Amino acid sequence: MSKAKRLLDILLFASAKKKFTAQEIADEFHISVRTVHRYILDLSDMGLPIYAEQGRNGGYTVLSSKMLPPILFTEEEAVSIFFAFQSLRYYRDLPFDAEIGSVAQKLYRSLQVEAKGKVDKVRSYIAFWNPTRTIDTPLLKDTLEAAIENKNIHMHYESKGGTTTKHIRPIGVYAHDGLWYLPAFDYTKQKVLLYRVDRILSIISTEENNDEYMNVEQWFGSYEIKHPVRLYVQLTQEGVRQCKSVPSLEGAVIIHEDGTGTIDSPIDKGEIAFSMPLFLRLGAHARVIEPQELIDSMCKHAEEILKIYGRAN
Amino acid sequence: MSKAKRLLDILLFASAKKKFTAQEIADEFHISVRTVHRYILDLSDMGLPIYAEQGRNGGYTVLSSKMLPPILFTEEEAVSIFFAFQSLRYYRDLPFDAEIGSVAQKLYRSLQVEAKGKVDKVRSYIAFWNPTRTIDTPLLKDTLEAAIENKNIHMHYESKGGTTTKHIRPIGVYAHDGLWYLPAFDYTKQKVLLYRVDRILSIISTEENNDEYMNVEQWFGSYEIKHPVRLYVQLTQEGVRQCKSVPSLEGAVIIHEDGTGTIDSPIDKGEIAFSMPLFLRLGAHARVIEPQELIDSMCKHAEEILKIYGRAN
DNA sequence: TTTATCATGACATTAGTTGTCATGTTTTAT
DNA sequence: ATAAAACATGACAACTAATGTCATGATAAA
Repeated sequence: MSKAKRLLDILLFASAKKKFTAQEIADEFHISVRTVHRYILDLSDMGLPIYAEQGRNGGYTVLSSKMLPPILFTEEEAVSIFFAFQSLRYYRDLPFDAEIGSVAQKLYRSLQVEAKGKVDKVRSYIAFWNPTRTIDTPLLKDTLEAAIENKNIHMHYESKGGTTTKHIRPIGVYAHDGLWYLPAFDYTKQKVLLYRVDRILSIISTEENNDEYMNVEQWFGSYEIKHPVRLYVQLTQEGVRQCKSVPSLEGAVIIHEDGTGTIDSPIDKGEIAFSMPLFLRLGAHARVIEPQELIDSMCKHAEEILKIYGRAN
Repeated sequence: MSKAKRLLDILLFASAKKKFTAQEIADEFHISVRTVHRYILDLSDMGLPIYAEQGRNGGYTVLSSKMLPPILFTEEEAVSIFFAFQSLRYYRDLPFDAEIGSVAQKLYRSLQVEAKGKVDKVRSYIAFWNPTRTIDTPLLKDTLEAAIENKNIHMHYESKGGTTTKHIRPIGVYAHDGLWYLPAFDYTKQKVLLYRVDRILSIISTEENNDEYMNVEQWFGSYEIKHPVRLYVQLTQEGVRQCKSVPSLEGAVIIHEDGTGTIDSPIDKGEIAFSMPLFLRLGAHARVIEPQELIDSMCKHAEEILKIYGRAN
């Protein structure tokens, strides 16, 4: 077996095991201890952060996290990674911030001048715009971690009525329009609710779960309706355009040949309050026919507005 | 010099030069032609797509694009790349689609089982939501290319009034809410306008530019208030909470000791229409005092609502 | 037909790698 | 204090791999 292959095997073995002695490697790969020392010198020269402890109970320790075998990328592939990173640029808080920085550095350094120019151009001529929030989301990383590790959360949360304590089972975390959201099952209210990660004031504790639960992708796909009511709306072209931008309605918009549209879809009763502002904004661009409750709510709101500004009838 | 280093040098030389003879490499690196043949066999075994043409004027040709030297990533760094890719998932049309796929494959294959699990989790528990557009953007790649290469564009464009021909100088391309936009200087109208890439019907021709122009980042930064009007609003606690969630107002909200708040800030006249729906939604939680135009617009809207639903006074 | 290429094999020479042994040093358990 | 378990390093012979030289063949274009 070639030296390169052997070095690679040892690199993988070492970075997986973290702490080991030269003898262990020698036994594992059937080579002499002297050779192991030489190999480790080579790996160290190649940049693997490894250090040795002398004496009894000593041995080698790999500092960094696990390494992948070296990977060959084409220039275009490198550019595509920078392109993807570009899409994260307008987020204020990001997990993997440090890692993304170091990947970018490693790649950029290996590029030839010409390709560096291309990356610079991608960086300055392509953007993924988000509202640049000044809202801090300090608990994003912790929340993500809990979601990924399938852990329940006890947390302090800033609700409409002030600070409350919640006990939830996260489904996942998603970003939209520069904000991070946390769909989760609320044990108190016994249903899935949507939280905003920036409104989480503190995570009190987490607890493991042994069974599998829904993930965000499934959640996006399986919107559960407990108290169905029929939402029936006629839309102008502009109405169609705007409803298409609303996650919960997007799939329900039926577009006619002339560009106008209709929504005729069961929604949960709880969603009425949520969709009211949208139809309020749309005004004549959306004519709600059902449910009556939505119409009443809109009219009440409109009357309130007129009253405040002294135009009440 | 070690064989590995030499092979790497040749890999870089070869993938930069694309076409060459064994003699050229031999001269360049002061090695024998026989060794070059052996090296090329090695590179070919390593997966470099290279082929030879026999006979006079023959030589080697590297098929793929330029290669980067092998890069060592940590597992966490690999995960961060998948995280970034995740943010592109809800876009329908993407440049670098193929490259992103092959990067993902290369990385995923090199991961150990445990890390594969982590990537799978990032993929299923984290999302960057966009309205999943059903609109096709076939010319995205071409438009991007022209923007990156600082080229002017003559194009057929689908405007409100039908198909028109435009002559523009692109500033860049950006994505927002699942759609791609092209801010560009319009030579006919002599000002910067915003185009939608999905409405570009065809690119007729492009022309080089030798001077530098604005890029998207600069353009985002150069937002100026042309017609300032005073926005003066009193907010309840709930009003404060909601205004804090709106990017454009966020910084302008002054919070009082009792939790209520005030907005008193100059905004552009054009923004009135934009902020109307917000204050409409807030109802009694926001009392707009200035500008009158905003109040009128809100009342008009409210009256429209009542009229549509048959509650007009 | 000649020339410029790649392709491959044989073989001596050179360079690099490995194992063995020796000698040190450092740390910890006994 | 001593022994044991670890790393560190050097010397050198034995082994293995890489290289250059030469030879032969194939292919395609001038």
